[in-house]
Amino acid sequence: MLTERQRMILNAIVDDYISSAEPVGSRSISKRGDVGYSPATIRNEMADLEDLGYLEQPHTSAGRIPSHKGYRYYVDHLVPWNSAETAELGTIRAFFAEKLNATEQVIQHAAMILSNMTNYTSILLGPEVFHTSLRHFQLLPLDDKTAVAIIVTSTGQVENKTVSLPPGISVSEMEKVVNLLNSKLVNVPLYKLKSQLYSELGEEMQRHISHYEELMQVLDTALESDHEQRIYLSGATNMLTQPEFKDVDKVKTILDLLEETPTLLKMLTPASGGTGMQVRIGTENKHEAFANCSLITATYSLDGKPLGSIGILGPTRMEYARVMGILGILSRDLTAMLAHWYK
Amino acid sequence: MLTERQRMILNAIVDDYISSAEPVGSRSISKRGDVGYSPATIRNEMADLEDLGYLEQPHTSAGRIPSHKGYRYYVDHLVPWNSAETAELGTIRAFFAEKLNATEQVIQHAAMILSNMTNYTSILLGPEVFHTSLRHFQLLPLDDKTAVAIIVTSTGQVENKTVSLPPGISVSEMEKVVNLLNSKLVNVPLYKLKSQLYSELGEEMQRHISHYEELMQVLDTALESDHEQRIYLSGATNMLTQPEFKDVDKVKTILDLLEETPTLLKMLTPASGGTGMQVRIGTENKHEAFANCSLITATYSLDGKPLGSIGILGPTRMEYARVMGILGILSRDLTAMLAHWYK
DNA sequence: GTTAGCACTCTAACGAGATGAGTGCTAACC
DNA sequence: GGTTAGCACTCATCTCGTTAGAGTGCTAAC
Repeated sequence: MLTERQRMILNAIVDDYISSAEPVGSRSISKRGDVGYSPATIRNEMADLEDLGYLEQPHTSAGRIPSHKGYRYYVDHLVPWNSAETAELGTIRAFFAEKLNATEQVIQHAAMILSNMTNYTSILLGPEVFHTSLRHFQLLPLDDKTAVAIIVTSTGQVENKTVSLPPGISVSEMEKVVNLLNSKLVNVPLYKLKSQLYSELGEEMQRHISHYEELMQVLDTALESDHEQRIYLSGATNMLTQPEFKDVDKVKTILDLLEETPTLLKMLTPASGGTGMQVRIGTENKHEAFANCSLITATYSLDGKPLGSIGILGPTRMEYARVMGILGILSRDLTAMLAHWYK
Repeated sequence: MLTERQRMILNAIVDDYISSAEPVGSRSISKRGDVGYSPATIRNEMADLEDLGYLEQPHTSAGRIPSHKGYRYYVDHLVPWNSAETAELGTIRAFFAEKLNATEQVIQHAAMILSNMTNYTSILLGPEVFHTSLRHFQLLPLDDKTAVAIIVTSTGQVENKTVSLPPGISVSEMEKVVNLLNSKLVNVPLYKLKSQLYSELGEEMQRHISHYEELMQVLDTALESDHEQRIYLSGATNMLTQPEFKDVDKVKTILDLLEETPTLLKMLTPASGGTGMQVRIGTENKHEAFANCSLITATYSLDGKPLGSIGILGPTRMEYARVMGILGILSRDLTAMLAHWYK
C-alpha cells in the first residue's frame, strides 16, 4: 500500500520521534542521510502520509508525529527486531547465570532487571499456578480455633491460608483425612482440586468420619483458589521521566491504575491467548488512561503451556525495537530455565 | 518560652498553612476571629516568631510559613490530639469488624485503609517474626536436587524458602532429622533458631547421620533469616497530589526511595525503640529527599513487645492532629486484636 | 500596649513584540 | 513526470516591560 519511499520516511519519522519526543520536520529527516531527498520532496510525502492517517500534526507550523496507525505500521512492518543481537544480551545472560533457585524469586528479580534496562515500567505475571499441580497439602493447627493450610505446587511455590476450625474436630481425624488427601490428590492440577476433593473423598469418607460436613467445609476454603497469580511491578516511577507525562495529574491516574492488581491482570492475561509477542498501542489498551501508552507483552511457558507473561509499559513513543528484543530474549530464556528445572 | 499570644498565633499560622499550602499573612490570621488582634499587632508578633526561628518568609513581601522548628513546637505543644474522638473512628471500627483471620492480611488491608483515609502514603511494617517463635518446621523435597523449607510461626505466618540439596542425602534420614528438629525447637524464638540448631543437634546427631556436614549446611540456609519483615506500602501516588511536590523530579526521587525496601525499613524500625507515637519532621528523617516530608509512626505490639510499626508519610505541611488521631486508634486496636487472637 | 496608615517590596499575571522552526505552494529544473 | 529551490505564511515559544495585588515594616497616633 505504501511506496518504498513512504515506508522509509515513515520509519525515519518514527525513529526520530522516539528518540527526541519532538515533532519532526522535513529538514531534519533530509539531513539524516538515510533518505536521500530534499526537504521539499519529503514534505510532499509527509502530506500524503498524513492524508493516509499515518502521521499527525500538532498544529500547522509544527513537524509531524506518528499517529497510532503510524506506530502500528511501524511495529508490524518496520521494526528492526532482531532479538538475538540485542546489545543487552550480556546483561540478561548474566542475570540467568546467577544462582536463583525459586521461581518466584527469579520472576521478581527479572522485573527489576527489565525496568532497569529499559527505563520503562515492567509488569510480570508470576507462574500461573492454575496449570501446575499439587505436590503436597498440609493442615497445621495453630490453636483450637484456627489452622494454617499449606499447599506446595509442582513448581515449588508455597501458598498458605489461615482457616478457622469449627469446634469439635479432632486433630487425629484431621490428620487422617489430610494424609488420605495427599495420597489421592498429589499431581492433580490445582484447578481440578476442589472438584476432585468431592469425587475422591465423597462417599468413601462420609461414614468413617464424625464431622464430615464441617471438615469438608474447612478443606473447601483451604483449597479455595486464593492462589491468585502474583504480579510483580517494577519501575513504575519511570513513567515520571517521560516528557509526555510531565502533567502530574495524568501520570497520577496511570500510577493509580498500576497499583490495582485486577487492572494489571486484565491488561496482561489476554495476551496469553497468542503465544508470540503482542504490542498494544495507545487506545488498543482498555483503559483510556493508557491512551498514550503502549504495552508490549511476551509469555513464558512450561511444557508448551503459557505459564505467565512479562510486559513493558511505556509511552506510545517507545523504543519498540529494543524492548521487543529484550522481551524476546528474556521470555525464551525464562522458558528454557523453567524447562530445565521441571523437566 | 513563648507567650500565650505567640502560641495562639503560631498555632493559627500552622493550621492555616496546613490547609492552604500558601504563605499566610497577618490579615488572614486577624480575620479568623480566634485571635482577636489587628493585623499590625500580629505582624509584630510574627516578626518576633521569625527571629526566634519558628517561622520563615519565602520572600520579603510574602506571608510566613512554619519552619521545621515551628512544626516541631506545634506537634509537641499545640496539636489538639484527641485520638478517641477522631471523626474516622467509625471507619476504623468497621474495618476491625470485618472478619479477617490472617495477621498479614489484616496489616495489608490496614495499609490501604490508612492511605485512603488520610490521602497520604502509608507504610506498615508486618509483624516482626523475630520475636515470634517456631511452631512447625518442614523440609519438602521437590526433586532430587531441591527442596522447600517451610517455617510456620506462632502467629500463623508461613515463611518458605527453596534450598538446594547436596547429592547423596537420603530422604528418610532427612525426615528423621526434621522430626527431631520439630520436637526440640518448637517454641524457640526464631532469632535463636540457628544457634539452638547447633547446640541441640550438635554432638548427639553427628554419629547417627551419614552426611552430617552437608545436612547441617542445608538446615542452616533453610533457617537463614530470610524472614525479613514484610513492608506494606499504600497510596504512594498520593504524594503527587500535594502542591509542594508539583516538581516531578523531586517527587520521583521520593517515590524511588519508597520502592526500596531497605530504605523503608531503616525509616520505620528506629521508631520501635520508643513505644509511643513518633513524629519525624523534615530533615529529622535520614534521607535528604524527605527534607520536605514528615513521618508519623506508631507501633503495635503483642505481650508488651513491639511487633511492628504503622506509619504515615506526607508533606511537612501535614494534618498532624488528624493523622495522629487515626494512627493512635489503629495501633491500639491492632494491638488489642493480636492480643485477642494469640493470648 | 495596640492599631491605623502609608510607603515599599516582590511575585505572579498579562500582553506585545521578536524569533524561529516548519509548512504549503509555485515555478523552475533535469 | 518526478524533484527541488524559493518564498510567503503560520503559529508556538521566548523575552521583556508593565501592572496588580498581597503583604510587610515602620511611624505616629490612640
